[in-house]
Amino acid sequence: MDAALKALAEPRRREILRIVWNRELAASEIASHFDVTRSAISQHLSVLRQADLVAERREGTHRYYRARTETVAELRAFLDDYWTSGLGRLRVAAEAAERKKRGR
Amino acid sequence: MDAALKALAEPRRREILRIVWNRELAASEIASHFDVTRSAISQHLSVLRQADLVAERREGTHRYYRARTETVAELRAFLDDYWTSGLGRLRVAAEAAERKKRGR
DNA sequence: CTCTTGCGTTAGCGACGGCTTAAATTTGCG
DNA sequence: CGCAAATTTAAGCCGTCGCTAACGCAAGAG
Repeated sequence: MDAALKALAEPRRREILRIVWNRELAASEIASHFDVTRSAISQHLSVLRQADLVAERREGTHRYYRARTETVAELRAFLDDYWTSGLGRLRVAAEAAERKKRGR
Repeated sequence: MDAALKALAEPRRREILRIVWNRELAASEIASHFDVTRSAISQHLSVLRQADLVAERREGTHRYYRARTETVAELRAFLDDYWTSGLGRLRVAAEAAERKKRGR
């Protein structure tokens, strides 16, 4: 989840994700949408893949990418529950107490 | 929205936001939850404020902060609609055509 | 008005991130 | 095998980021 948020913090990666949201495209096809090098796009794809935001399918020399919409759904759930959850609040309180206990 | 995502990409800022999610706290009280300098927390608060993720209320020498839950709600809506919206897809296609047209 | 308290702000440092260029890797083809 | 195509990986540049230390500033206390 940490990786997904960090990945989406970059505008270009969001754009890439949107491009492959409902269709599968090869790396070079994705790169053709931008004015940066294919290498740069490849690195962005690597980040997106490590965050499970895209899936990669290899076919010959091509590598096709598509968005993993489930991960974005999980992120949505995270935004829904993370702060509002009672467990989360309890954990925060516990950590604060712990920190106070061991001096500061 | 860009600023909000970027702000939330930092774990410590998420923690801060969670701490002031349902209660209003002064800057120093927030800082006491962490092992970093108050200056660092102040800077984080500044980022959160510029992203409209927290609201600031001044009272004497104190500055109280609380989370602006509506902004997180907006972010949720963004995650819901941004990629799946037909308008978004059309825009992407238009941009691609435009780029192809003016060479590259 | 001075002193203290509570925070913000600035300068500077080390780490990280995105980009480019160049080299490496993988796959297909003759 | 030898070569070309698609893409990743490596090295290096430069801007940004989070942090600390030091200073600056507003507001109450005396």
